[in-house]
Amino acid sequence: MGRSQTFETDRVVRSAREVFWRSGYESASVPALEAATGLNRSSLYHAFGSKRGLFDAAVQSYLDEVVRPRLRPLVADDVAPGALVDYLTGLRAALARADEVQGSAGCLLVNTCGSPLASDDAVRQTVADYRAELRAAVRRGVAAMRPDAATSDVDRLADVCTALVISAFTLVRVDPPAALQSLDTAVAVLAH
Amino acid sequence: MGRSQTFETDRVVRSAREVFWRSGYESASVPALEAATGLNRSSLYHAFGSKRGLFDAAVQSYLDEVVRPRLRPLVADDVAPGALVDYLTGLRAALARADEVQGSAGCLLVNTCGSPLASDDAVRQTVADYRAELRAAVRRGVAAMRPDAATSDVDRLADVCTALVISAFTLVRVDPPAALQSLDTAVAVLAH
DNA sequence: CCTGTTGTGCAACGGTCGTTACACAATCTA
DNA sequence: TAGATTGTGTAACGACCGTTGCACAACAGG
Repeated sequence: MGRSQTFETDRVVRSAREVFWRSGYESASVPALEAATGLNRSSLYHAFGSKRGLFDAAVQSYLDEVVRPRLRPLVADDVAPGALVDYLTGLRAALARADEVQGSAGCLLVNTCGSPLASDDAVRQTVADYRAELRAAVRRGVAAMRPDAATSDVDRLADVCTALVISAFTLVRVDPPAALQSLDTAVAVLAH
Repeated sequence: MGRSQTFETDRVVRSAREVFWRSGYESASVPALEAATGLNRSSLYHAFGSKRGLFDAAVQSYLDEVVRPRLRPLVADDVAPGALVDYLTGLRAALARADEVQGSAGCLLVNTCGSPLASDDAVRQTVADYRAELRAAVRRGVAAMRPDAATSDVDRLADVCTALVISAFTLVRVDPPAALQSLDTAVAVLAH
């Protein structure tokens, strides 16, 4: 079968993900990706085909290792009443850490919304799916918190909460206090 | 005094603004700016110093000609009770028009949040100020609608409304129905 | 061991980026 | 009108972009 590769794909994708996350797709240069992954362009292109291919792998990795683990308690078979507030406070803590990726760069997928890459149909679909997944998870959290609420109220609360989360992701790079405030408001709305 | 310029600065800035709005700062190429404005690079650089200088002028133009006219009823001396709902429905109508800039590109400033330009302190400040201006206007709208509400409730409603608007701007490029839904939710929250 | 296949390193590709130098045209003041 | 000053056009700059070809190294199967 020939020579076997000397690197772990997951580790490489994770490193590249960090670069895309911080810089955005367009501004993540191939030299920067080489430096972060420790691989030569030759190996990157051989393994992922193109910069875009590496980005797609990074997005999948982001969904699997960053987004979904945090949403897990909200998509479990039975959702705890406080699961949504836990999610919001956990996210708040993550966004407050300016030294970590999430705190300084927000959300990889939300960031691509304003990028030229948002013209790509596949990327659009991915981000739209991500939003729907987030919205569905939040809705389950609301329902668990308010078992007796009317469906329309649950939906409205879910929409509000989801928007507050997306707004926090959007703002965190530019106005961190406003982003945290957004999540605090989500908790306040739920407590009310 | 020397030769006088043959173009109207406002018109040129407006054309450039459209390009930055649609493409984002990084992907708005100088040739594209030349084509849109009808000016040679030489004239652009002479008048604005750099691509960044032209962008700054475009942002000011955006604030003065796009953002503030729409917010005007909310920052007037006396605010009508329905001013905020009018703002939201007007914005909804604008975002629904996919053939217009606003409908297909959202908000010039929100779009820069995810861009590498968001690392620039001046840009960060501009966007943060914009958000604060929007938030203050929305708050006045809420207060006019609910004259007897407690301050904390007005603040919370303002935060929710502002986040729903920002979320709509963020999403409109990727998931237009979700963006419109976000604004509908804002109206619903206020009606409740 | 030999052969075929696959991963890695080096170097260069054509293209585009934002910016600038310089010559010329045009319009001001004196 | 003379001269200084300012706007416009042409052409090129060096730097960087993502991508590719090619030679070589390493491991698979027989």
